[in-house]
Amino acid sequence: MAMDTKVKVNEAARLYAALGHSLRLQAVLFLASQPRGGAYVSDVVAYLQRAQSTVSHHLKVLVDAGVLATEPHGNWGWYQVVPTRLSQLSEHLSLFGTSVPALGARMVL
Amino acid sequence: MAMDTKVKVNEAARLYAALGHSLRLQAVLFLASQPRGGAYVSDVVAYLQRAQSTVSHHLKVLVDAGVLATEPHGNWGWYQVVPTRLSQLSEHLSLFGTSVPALGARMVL
DNA sequence: GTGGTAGATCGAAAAATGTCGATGTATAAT
DNA sequence: ATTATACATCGACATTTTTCGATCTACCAC
Repeated sequence: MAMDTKVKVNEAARLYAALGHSLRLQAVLFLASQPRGGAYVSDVVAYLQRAQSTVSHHLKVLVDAGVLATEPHGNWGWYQVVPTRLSQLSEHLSLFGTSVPALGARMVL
Repeated sequence: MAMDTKVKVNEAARLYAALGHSLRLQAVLFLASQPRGGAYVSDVVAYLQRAQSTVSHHLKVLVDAGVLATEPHGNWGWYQVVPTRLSQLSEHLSLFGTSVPALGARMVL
């Protein structure tokens, strides 16, 4: 395997690993299903029912993997899915019988 | 989120987690690129250059996640990719610049 | 300014995962 | 039957990940 290919494999493994935790996958699905296209940390905390520091940690993992983008809105931390990064996910989501509402619109390219 | 949906999320997270390790992702790509459609454990050991027990462990993780199927061939353990499980992967593989040879044939449906 | 709030970061403890050598098990060859 | 081979499983240790409470930082309201 070529050297630069191995780099890409490592990066891909990191992407998969980021999604390979139940809480993080739930967070991504939650954010992707938001009508406004994203949500604040506190919303995710309420949804996942975990300590705020725990949620912040998981969101950071997702941002580092390029799955999420974040941007400060005053005092609130706004998080949203990076669509290009999720075009890889879109195929897979058909696995879930009931599709996530409002997901298709932004995810299909 | 519905109860049974959460079950599916957990299962999906397990699938992602299985692919979320460099060695395991390399193993999957290696097996998928085999002209014969699969390989023996010893081949994977030679490819990954890790202890046999380590490779066996990772292959087991992939089998448990449904990514690989295994079947004893006499004394040898034959492993191959489960195509349906990888139709989810196919989109993603476009991420790797150079495509894996012989992969398209079996993976595109 | 002061005080309050949202969230990031730190530090520590618990849990899960990765790794290997050693051993076990089954098949194949002689 | 004995021996050799391929692989799975076990046991132990090292590393990484997960989780939380506590603290720190930045912004906002007053």
